[in-house]
Amino acid sequence: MKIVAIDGNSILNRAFYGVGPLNAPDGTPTNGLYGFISILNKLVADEQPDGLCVMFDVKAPTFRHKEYDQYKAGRRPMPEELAVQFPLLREYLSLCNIPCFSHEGFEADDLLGHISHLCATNGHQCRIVTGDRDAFQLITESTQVLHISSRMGKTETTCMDIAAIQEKYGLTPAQLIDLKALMGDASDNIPGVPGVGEKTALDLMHRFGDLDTLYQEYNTTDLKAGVVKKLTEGKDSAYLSRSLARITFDTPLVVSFEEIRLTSPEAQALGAFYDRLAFKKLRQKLDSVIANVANATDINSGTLATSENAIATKQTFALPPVTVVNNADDIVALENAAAQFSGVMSIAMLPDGTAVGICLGDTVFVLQLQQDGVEACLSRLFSNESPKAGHHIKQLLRKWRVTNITMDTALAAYLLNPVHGQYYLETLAQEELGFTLPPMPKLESMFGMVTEEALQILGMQAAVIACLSDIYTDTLTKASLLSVLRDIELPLCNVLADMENVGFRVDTAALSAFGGKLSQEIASLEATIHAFAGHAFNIQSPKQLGTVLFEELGLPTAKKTKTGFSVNAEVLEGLQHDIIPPILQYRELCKLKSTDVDGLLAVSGGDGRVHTTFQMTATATGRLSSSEPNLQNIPIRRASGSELRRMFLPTHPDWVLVDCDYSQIELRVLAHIARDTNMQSAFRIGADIHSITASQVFHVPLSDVTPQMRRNAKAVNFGIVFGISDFSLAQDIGVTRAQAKAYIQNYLDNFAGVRHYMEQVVTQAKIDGFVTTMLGRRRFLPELHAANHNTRSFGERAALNTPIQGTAADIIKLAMIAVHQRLQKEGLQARLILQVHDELIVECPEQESAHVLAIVKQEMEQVFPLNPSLVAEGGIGPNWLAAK
DNA sequence: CATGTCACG
DNA sequence: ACGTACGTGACATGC
Repeated sequence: MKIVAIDGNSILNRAFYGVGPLNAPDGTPTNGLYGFISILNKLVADEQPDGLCVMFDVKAPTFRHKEYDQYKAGRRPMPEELAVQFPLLREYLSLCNIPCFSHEGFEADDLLGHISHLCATNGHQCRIVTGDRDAFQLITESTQVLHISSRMGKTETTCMDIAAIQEKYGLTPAQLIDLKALMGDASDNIPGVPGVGEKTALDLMHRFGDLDTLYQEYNTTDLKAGVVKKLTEGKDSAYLSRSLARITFDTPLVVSFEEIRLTSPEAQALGAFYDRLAFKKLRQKLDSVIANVANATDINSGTLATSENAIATKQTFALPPVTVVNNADDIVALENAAAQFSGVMSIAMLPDGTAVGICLGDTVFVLQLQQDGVEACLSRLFSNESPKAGHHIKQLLRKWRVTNITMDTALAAYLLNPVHGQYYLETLAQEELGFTLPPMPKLESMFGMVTEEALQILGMQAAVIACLSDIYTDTLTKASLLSVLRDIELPLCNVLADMENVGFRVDTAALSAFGGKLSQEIASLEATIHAFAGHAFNIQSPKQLGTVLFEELGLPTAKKTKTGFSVNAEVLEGLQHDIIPPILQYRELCKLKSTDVDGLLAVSGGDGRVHTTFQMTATATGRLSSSEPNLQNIPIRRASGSELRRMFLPTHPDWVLVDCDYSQIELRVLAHIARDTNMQSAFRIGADIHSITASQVFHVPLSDVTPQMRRNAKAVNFGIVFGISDFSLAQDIGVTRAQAKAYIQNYLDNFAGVRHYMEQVVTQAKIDGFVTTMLGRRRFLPELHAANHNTRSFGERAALNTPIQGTAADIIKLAMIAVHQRLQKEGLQARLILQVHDELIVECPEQESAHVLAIVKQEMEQVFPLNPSLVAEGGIGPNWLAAK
């Protein structure tokens, strides 16, 4: 048998801090319970255990408190919001027929130890599920710990076995007890040996193996005097700590394997429970399970699958009938159905665009383009009055004009949680509908033929989109995100589809020539570097380069990475040797050659143009990203790189590029959001903002601001937007940490509104669990409740930065929509071809250019009123470099 | 497939 | 005691 035993307190605790706010209709917090259920369902699906039980702590003091009255002293009391979820969890587990155990005088850990021991003596496999590392000591050949952690808001499960412990600590599981006896545990208030931390404790354990040997031998070795003293004074504490840290197997608990055997939940009562707590998704899933149980009994002659989740993944979706359009009559039938249909027309398309699935309520049609009459039919349908939904609808828009789009399920899922990164229809169907959508077979394996299977799946996709469309309209409305979808993202799809289709012309001949020149320079630099080293080696390999620099040439090492010494540009610049400058240049040129020159040539089609793809669901803040090729990171800062920009050209010889970028949009947004009157008036003066900042924080007249002062002020301005730390600022501008701290203090004294904003936004984010931009886009920040200091700090910086970066992203998206519309309305040939976060690039005939620049500038500045107002500046030129 | 490095805003 | 700014994508190396 395989038994899974869960540490109920630990997992509910993890779930509570890992899941954003969630409440039952009566206000009872339910986030922890919801997270617990998610973890449990995943666990059952992944592990497929035969038996399952949950262990809880009891409030009463344990044998450890009797031994040491300070045990777990100083712990913050459990928040009320969490405490009320324990009875709910027990109720849930009871409805699922999952037994719970607890025993006065013992902790959940001890009960877990007990069951793992019981499993071992009966020849069963045991999996302990906990978020607590203390349980690692229980690991044996037959017991593994599934460690649940949350990183960046995602729960991760790591299976720890003997080998994993060896790798992580270099110790056996049993040795972890003595390790803790030495280093203690702040969270349990186990003292350990005062003054001995993790490093020293690990070192001692590696040398002596266990506590007893250590105390027998430590006086006779060459340990540092300080450590010996600490060990002597801390001996009693160490032994006390060991007995506190050791999990006992010896609890008077009686468990039979029969009673923990996994069975079906009490479906009816569980459904009512979900309704009471408004767990809609779980309720839907349960309903489909119940529907399926009837089928399952037929097939399996009464043998039911065990958990909710296990059954749910086996059920079949109630799919509307799919008609694969074969002839003119089918097309007529489709057009008639569409004419009578008043709901949302849901559209799915194969990646190569050769077939389309259309869901009209309870019927689905699938059409292949090669068939007569289909193109014309689709063209009519897509441009009719009906509201329409799709998934990544921009792909459809690259091929078709589509009117009245009201939903894109990928964009909806992204807006609801923009940190996921991947929004596959299959995943959404599983999560939202409990429906397993079969994956679309790869097109290349289909030899250009569309198989019947692919067509059926395409029809299913359209049906899934229809169902998700309803759900998301509702969910987005509740999260106040529907307007972000309808007013920003959906209109932007049209703009981006046009931009991608137009592409950007590149001078491929000049690019090739440039590549050749680079190759020559690279070869010459390579020879120089190898001569300095005395032998040939791969300069691109950080490992080999490290060996040459730090071992063979004996240069001083500065920073380490996980795998060796860091050899990045920053480190290299700090080294004094003639080999260094050529290495830096070699790197720069290689990067340029492989990523940009070769990369661009590789993706430029026969038309001498590159067609980037804008990713609308890639960033946590609402920005776009660009890929294949990424045109948002084409070099500009160095001379060698900006050469490249000369090779980006307008489509026709008598056309030009118009380039317009926002001036300091993020700082302006900050000044606005923070309502910092001082910063607002600084912008109103209209002079250079960094100089004004310098003048104010260094208390000198504007005319006396030195370039150095301006540079530092600029760094602080940037730092503020990112969520500054004195350490990083110090490193950035090369002053001491104390000085950096003083700069920041001074800055925030001067810009009181900014200080207030920084405090307020983090506080509010901790309450809400998310931050929003001015236009309502949101980002959840579960990191804010992380126990880990670094993770939490990251959350705080993201809470500061996201409203600023995200608002700027919203604004330029609105500007793109406005510019696109205006250019069309005025009947100009000008067209948008690129966006680089705060910059728009348009190409147009030379005669139009002055007017076009004026239009673009005006639309960018006036699309969103801000105090201080937005300012955009632009240029016109025969290539990208000249236009900027 | 993870890691290091480096390009951009 | 820790580790250090926000947000991306592409490439080369090496397991």
